[in-house]
Amino acid sequence: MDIREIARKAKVSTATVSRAINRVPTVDPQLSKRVWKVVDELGYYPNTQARALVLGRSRIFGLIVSEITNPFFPEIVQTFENLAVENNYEILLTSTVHDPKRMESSVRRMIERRVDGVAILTFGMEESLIEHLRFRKVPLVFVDVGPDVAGIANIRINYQNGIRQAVQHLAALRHTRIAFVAGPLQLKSAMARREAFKASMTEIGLPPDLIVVGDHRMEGGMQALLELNRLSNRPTAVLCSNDMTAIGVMREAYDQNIRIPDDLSVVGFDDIRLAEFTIPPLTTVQMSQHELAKIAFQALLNEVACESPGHEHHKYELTTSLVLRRSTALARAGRSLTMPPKGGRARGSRKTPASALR
Amino acid sequence: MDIREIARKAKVSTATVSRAINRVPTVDPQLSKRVWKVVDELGYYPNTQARALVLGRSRIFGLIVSEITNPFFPEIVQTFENLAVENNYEILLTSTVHDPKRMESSVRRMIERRVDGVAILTFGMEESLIEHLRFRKVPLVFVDVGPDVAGIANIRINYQNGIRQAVQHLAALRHTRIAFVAGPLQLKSAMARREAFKASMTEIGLPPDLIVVGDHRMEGGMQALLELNRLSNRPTAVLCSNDMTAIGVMREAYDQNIRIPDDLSVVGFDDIRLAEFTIPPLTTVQMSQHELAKIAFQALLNEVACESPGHEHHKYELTTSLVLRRSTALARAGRSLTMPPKGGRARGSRKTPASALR
DNA sequence: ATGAAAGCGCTAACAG
DNA sequence: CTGTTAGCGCTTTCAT
Repeated sequence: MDIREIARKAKVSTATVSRAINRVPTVDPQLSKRVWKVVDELGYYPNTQARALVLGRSRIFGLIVSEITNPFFPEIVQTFENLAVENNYEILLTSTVHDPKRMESSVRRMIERRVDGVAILTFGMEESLIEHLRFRKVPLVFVDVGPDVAGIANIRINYQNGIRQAVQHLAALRHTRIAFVAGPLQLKSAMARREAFKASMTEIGLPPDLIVVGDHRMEGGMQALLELNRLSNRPTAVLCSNDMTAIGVMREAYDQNIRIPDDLSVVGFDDIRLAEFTIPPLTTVQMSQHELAKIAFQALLNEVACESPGHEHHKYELTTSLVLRRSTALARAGRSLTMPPKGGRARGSRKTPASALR
Repeated sequence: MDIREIARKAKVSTATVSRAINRVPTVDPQLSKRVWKVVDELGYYPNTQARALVLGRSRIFGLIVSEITNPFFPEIVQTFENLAVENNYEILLTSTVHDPKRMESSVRRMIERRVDGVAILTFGMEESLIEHLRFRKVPLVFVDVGPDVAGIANIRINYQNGIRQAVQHLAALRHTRIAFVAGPLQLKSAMARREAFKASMTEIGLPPDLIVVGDHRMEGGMQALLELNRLSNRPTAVLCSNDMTAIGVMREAYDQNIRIPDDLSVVGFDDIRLAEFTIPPLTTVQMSQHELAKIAFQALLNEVACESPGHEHHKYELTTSLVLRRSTALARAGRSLTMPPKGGRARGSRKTPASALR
């Protein structure tokens, strides 16, 4: 079933069918109605491939994320998809799993499908691949880590803001030994977070020396706490490069009977939905997934609309800020991290969490 | 840049370029090399749209899930995507968020893009939409809930197996007041789980009367425990229709100082990755996301390969089974759910979890 | 306002 | 083994 069949049954030309379907205003209402009637009766759906071929625009956006299984991303994908359907776009999703081969094949596939633009939320990617895209003038939107050239929109993230708040919150709670569990350092975003931590600590005269590196996954968080506990000078608070890491830290703490927040304060980063449901609920730095997705999509839309005339303000920014929940508390003076409580206490009598300070 | 340009520069016909690119064996190695050289030099990527148009096959599969933000699905999407790239397929993802409008638009878009098949993992969908797909002879794969007709593959899930194990595990731990937090009952999968629970309880002579309905999300789990606690005859164990619900239940328990598993045993369903990292780690019924995705993809591949000759065994099955972790324990004789422990105890001295029985 | 026809980039007969 | 050519289904001039 194709446009010709519709034309035949409606006794008009294919051009008219095309016009009617695309709601070209000049077409006679009579004819238009006739066409639509046949279309509905036969259940005709135009072939997007053919349309894309002639139009030269596919109405497909590529979306590259680093790991769809990291709860940070599904929210983004959902928002992105919502916007896509609203705007009659399709989205081609790739979860690279940090695999360079995967990134490469993903870029190739997107070029082959002639996407109208791609949003790269992978926080780190080969220059050469980007070159491929740029070479074909595919509009690009980066988070954090795009080259600073025309035709590429960059969404800068203000990590410093949220991380400073987190550090100062901890310091206000009288923590002085504050550790940081970093993410994989080849990720620019992880690097940026670590630097923000260092700066924030230095700023208030605390040595940023308790840094251990994780992998932005729960396993890495568990491992990290293990390492931290081997230190002679154990931290009383730990700030994590993302929420998954924090969940791992809390899980390991549970295994070791380290109570949170009583014995150890922990702060995450990202504010994934789950953060509200961890035990205890996680104090974390919010980086709105919804906002991020919205900005990324809008940026893409702008890029494709602009079509390269006077380049608009291809700069976007997202800020971060601390959200207080119940995983932080006042540092206990002179208390060693893993020493069991003198007289055991039921959970019911746990110390007031810092959130009571709000 | 198109195939003609390559042909010109390689001094061959477009047909030869096409053959070389598609590795037709009959083409002269000399020419082939010449073609590939030009292709690589110019960075030529064939236009998939045009190819799809003439081939009549898009090499795109649709994947419809109910909520990408439910951690059950990202794993499936990842596996599905892995298989897709391996087999040179693209995937068009839709997360319906249980919105009928969304399902409809998603089906429309998939038809317009001429997908080669679609996997519906949404556990419940309008008949009429399915009819649209069937009408166009789009190969379909369902989980749970497909009509039993030719051209539609069904993946049946054996809920009974895992749920029976869960119920019997709880019963063996001397629980007699076992509650069930169901999912949204318009979902066939949620319905099936509830029925399996009822059957399993009845089987061992326990009344399946403590049933409350949630929404398969964490909020619903919290709400459910609240309801359960209003009952005069409170449960000592609760089986949840999915893991997110269980996480909600545990979170509410935390708020109410109900200790898990000491005061309340909880069992989930799905075995999402997170289940290993909850506090305490969640005993749950496993329904392998990886297997499910593999089966679904393979089924799709079969359907499109078959092309409707002697219909193969378009039946697939996935079984479920209990995995023991630390969220269940022996029922305490005659203990009321929320009564605080007589002499408070530190977490360190908590009761041996059921997992020690393994 | 409508129709005839060219062409988007590719593949596959068919002919040589 | 290679080239010529006719479409795949659609949009869009260009006439009418």
